[in-house]
Amino acid sequence: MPISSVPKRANGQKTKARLLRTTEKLFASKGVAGVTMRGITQQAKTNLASVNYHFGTKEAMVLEMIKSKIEPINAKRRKRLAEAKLKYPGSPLTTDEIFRALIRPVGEQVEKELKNQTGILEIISRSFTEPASFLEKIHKRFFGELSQVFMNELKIAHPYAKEEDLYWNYHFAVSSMLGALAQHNRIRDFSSGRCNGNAIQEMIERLIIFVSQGFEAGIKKTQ
Amino acid sequence: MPISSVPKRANGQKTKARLLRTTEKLFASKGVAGVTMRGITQQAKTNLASVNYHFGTKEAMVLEMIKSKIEPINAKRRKRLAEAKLKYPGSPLTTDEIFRALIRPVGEQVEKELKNQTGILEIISRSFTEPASFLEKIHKRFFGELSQVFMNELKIAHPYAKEEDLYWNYHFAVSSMLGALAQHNRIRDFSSGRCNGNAIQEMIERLIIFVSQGFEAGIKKTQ
DNA sequence: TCTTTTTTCAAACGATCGTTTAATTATGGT
DNA sequence: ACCATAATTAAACGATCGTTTGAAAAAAGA
Repeated sequence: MPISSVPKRANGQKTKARLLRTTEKLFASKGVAGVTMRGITQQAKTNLASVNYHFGTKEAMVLEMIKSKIEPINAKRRKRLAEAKLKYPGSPLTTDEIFRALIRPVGEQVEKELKNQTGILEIISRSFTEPASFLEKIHKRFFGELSQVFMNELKIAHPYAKEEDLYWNYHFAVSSMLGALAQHNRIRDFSSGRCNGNAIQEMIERLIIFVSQGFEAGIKKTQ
Repeated sequence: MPISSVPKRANGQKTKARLLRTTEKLFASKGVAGVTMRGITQQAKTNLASVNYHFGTKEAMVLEMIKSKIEPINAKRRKRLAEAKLKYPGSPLTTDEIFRALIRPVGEQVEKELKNQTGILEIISRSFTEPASFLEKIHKRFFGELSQVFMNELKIAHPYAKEEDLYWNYHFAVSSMLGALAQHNRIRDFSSGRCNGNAIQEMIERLIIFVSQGFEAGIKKTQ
């Protein structure tokens, strides 16, 4: 059973891709629980057993879908960080340059997906509202080493700050980013229509300011 | 079937309370999905049907449990806000005074529960990792009007700020608070043990600074 | 073409879930 | 003590879930 081997036939790949796309749509609108084997295979016009054939388990399929959405963003994050460092070689980055590299790629991905019905934002939202064990897998798999890279950069940018302060406030910054993105569609109701959660670019730029200044205030205690 | 009527017998109240306490423990450790009728009634040493008898549905029981945990905190929040206003009558509150009233009561509740195995922090965490429909119910029911109260205070404190800015950054502040509280146990791993997610008071005070300064930076654009 | 491998398919499996029913027991008011 | 009501109980119901099976169909290599 070539579940994890590289398929060599064409048709198998097509239904596999079709399953991933359908998973994305269903996950975005209803989360893991909403992704039922029967619902997915029906919408993807394939057989119930094809999910287990191509992915092993349902969870593996969902994780692969999430991976395909997040990894390009993470690659862009690293690239932006590297580019920013190249601009003024030798001198440390500013706080908001670092968080721009972390947050903007999300916004750009959202803009790219504007024509689609679903996108990364819904994936992030739904990922937040999942059983803890699932959420933990996502975090360790897709945020683990990336966080270390950004933490290192923050350490360089604030050489005299206490490590403890840096960790705490980076944790706040990431929690804020994820929380705000996950709940982006709540602001419309809450503000009685005054603010629009779909004005993504505006939200992203505001978020960068909020997070950067919160971060700096948190480490300024010492020094 | 007096499902929603006021019970008049003593024993019924006891199993009802026992069910609520057991729901709290199970929900805190495994979320709504982990709260199974059979698991709960077994641990509460009562019959499977007693949940439906006393609460109507499982979800109604969980929501009542959450209500019993959050409403005391919300009451304290209002009280603190009122007390702060009394201190310097006529003059507006500072940003961090407002957010102190919003955030500190959570920390104090956590401290009160230190002896228990579970508490409000786990409830909040688990509430975040729930199906969106459930999360929405919680938000509208327990955060709706409270948010309006705090928004009003922020408007008074920043009379020249654009309403739009206030809404956006309050939204960020609340998302940050909930996100940080929900993920409080992730910081230990992430910081390789340097920071302790259970040092609640420290986290709360740091969070107030982070959120207040992020908020102020976000509305300072105008003016 | 024949053979081998990959892919699809219908059907069933075993488990778990929340809810309902109907009978029984316990309780409190009169 | 009687009786209406509140509370508990065992058992079944109906639905849905992810996974497995074994055979048929499709595709690729020889």
